[in-house]
Amino acid sequence: MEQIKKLLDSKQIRPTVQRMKILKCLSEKKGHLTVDTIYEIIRKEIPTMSKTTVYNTLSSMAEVGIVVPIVITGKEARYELNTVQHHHFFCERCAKVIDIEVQCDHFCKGEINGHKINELHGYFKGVCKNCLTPEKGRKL
Amino acid sequence: MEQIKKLLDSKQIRPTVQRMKILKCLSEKKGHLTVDTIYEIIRKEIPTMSKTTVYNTLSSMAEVGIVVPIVITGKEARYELNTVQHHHFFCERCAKVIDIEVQCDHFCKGEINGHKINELHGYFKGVCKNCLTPEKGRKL
DNA sequence: TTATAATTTGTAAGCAATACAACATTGTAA
DNA sequence: TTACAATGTTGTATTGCTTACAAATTATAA
Ligand SMILES: [Mn+2]
Ligand SMILES: [Mn+2]
Ligand SMILES: [Zn+2]
Ligand SMILES: [Zn+2]
Repeated sequence: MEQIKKLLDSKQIRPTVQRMKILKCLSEKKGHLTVDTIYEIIRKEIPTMSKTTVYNTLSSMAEVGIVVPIVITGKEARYELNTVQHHHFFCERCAKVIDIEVQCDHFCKGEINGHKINELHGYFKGVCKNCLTPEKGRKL
Repeated sequence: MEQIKKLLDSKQIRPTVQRMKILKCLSEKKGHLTVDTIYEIIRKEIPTMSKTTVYNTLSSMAEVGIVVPIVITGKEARYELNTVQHHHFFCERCAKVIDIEVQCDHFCKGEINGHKINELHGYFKGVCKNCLTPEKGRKL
């Protein structure tokens, strides 16, 4: 919580209640949250919370690199705190997003075929371990 | 053109005029086309063409693996013919999508951390070679 | 040809995301 | 403290991509 405030200070973003809550969500729930999920969680504590604020906050946070948007399905964006580079696994059955630690050579380069790289995104689609197990799976 | 018909036959999809045109678009323009782009191109020849048909066709083609949807921006999907595995580079300045040949170890595996892999997607975001060159760039 | 199935079309509806202006809060300077 | 500007939040309207659905058209089979 104090961490979050420091994070915002470092980027010269005023730590408002709404912004803090949004980041707290991402840090506690360990990311990959949709805007609506964040909105619904916070609304329980702050009934006046506006979804627009969630959108605005995440946009500005993404611009300064505090959070990163994850676009996989094309339906809705997800967000997570910007930590170390990693890939994602999207389960086509339960729609869960799972972190995949993977060292990709192209990370460091910063350039490929003459094109300047700012971001790198990698993700797999398939069926997650949990959904593969007959006893435990069949969540959907 | 005859190639395309064979492709559809192999998947037992009837090669209608609309379906052929859509695939011809993707093969001639070398992919990465939005639904709307395809729709506008074909509409010049077939004024009655429906955008719904473009959506329906691309969806069913994607299901059988003839085309693959490319989701990068979260705004609109793009499509390309399913060829060899490759990554993409998205230029944040001119919005162009460029093929990147890259051999990723995780292709073949078919599995990672116990999760079954069906698809792999990788893309870079940044500024393309063309937009980097001052004389030639500044397209936007 | 006639019946039946598959495909296409046009419109309505869904829904994430953005635009925008009113309202509220905070910071700054008298 | 008060006044005022700057910043942040909220609610609603609007946009734009995508899907749902039923009518119309076309292809296939009898
Ligand atoms: Mn992650
Ligand atoms: Mn490509
Ligand atoms: Zn799963
Ligand atoms: Zn470019």
